[in-house]
Amino acid sequence: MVYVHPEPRVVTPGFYRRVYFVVRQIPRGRVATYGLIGTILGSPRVARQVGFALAALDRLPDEAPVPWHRVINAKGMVSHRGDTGRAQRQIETLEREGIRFDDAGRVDLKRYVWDYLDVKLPPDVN
DNA sequence: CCTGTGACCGAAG
DNA sequence: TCTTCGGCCACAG
Repeated sequence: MVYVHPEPRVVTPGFYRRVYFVVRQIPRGRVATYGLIGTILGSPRVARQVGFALAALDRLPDEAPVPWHRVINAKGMVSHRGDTGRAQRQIETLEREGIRFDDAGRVDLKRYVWDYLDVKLPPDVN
């Protein structure tokens, strides 16, 4: 028996913009996971797409600043994307914002995850 | 129009 | 705790 996901597609054109719209609202001292951003946008299974959207920021220099460093993976770790130097800078930036990492380089998500109580959804999402 | 390129997540074994 | 696997597709050139 196969479970069929009930929700319609949410990763439609303009998805990257919607990701940035939400990520811009993550406050200093808090983090979000890729999956959480997807959940806020209507689907808990588009974490990978969220990662792609943030990676694309390198290619989109005209995009207003997005605090992408506040988005980490579900293990509570910075995704290094093969670039440990960048990851180290991301960790240092987060520490400057008050996030603490343990010896394994992990964040206590229970303590630091954004609760998104006052999140504003992008105009074209309900 | 077609293609290559990407920061992930959670269930199951 | 580890690995495997299916889910997910916009965007620039």
